[in-house]
Amino acid sequence: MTTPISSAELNMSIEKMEKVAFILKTTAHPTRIAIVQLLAQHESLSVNDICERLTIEQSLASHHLSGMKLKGILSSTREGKHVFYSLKMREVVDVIQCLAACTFL
Amino acid sequence: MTTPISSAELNMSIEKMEKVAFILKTTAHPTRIAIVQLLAQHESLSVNDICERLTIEQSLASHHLSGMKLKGILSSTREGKHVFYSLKMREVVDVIQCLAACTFL
DNA sequence: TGTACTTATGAATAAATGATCATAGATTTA
DNA sequence: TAAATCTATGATCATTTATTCATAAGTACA
Repeated sequence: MTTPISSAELNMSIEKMEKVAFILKTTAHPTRIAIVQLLAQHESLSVNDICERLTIEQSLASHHLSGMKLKGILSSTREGKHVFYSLKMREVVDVIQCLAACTFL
Repeated sequence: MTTPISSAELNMSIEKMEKVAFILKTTAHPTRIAIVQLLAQHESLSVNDICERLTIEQSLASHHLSGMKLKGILSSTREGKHVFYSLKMREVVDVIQCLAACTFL
């Protein structure tokens, strides 16, 4: 299942490593993974939706969501009282699925 | 390029999310990403090899390496004075490559 | 055994992160 | 405008993480 990697692909600049690390770090949290999973199957959800589905506090959800938005993983649009978040960087879904598929985890 | 995900695959237990987060967190560091990249193309390298290639201090390398070993990403064998580390969880290479392939990064 | 070389470990410190609380801001509707 | 609802923000505290330094531990070989 492990994709063969060409040596060309493996050359990565320091800058790129920092960017990759940045995205990994932004994703590396159970709640944030749950948020990504939700948004992978829902196109967009309000903050309240997410709070209820994950049974977490509004403030905590908002902190996670705005952080992920700031870092480019999510986007948001306001519709009246509600703010709807959606996935912007869909690649993080693949990253999560890749590890989730590991049988040994 | 983004793989379509079946809804079945998206159902993930809290426990699994924690495990995935754990691996992501363990990988989410420029130096550790560099180490994974090195070991993706070298089968195994001694601590000194890694220090020199990445121009980092021995102690720092050792901390990163033993941490990644403890968390199941690397393995190591001693041969005389040297300790050789190698990739155990090769999936992390795919994870890194997945993000590295993002043109917007 | 003593020395050189390689790696590991623990302490200490600084910095980043996560959770909670209180409250502010935005929007709708009565 | 006032009240209700939804979301964002800032402060604070506890925890975790990253780095450095000093030194211990393992190995080979003179």
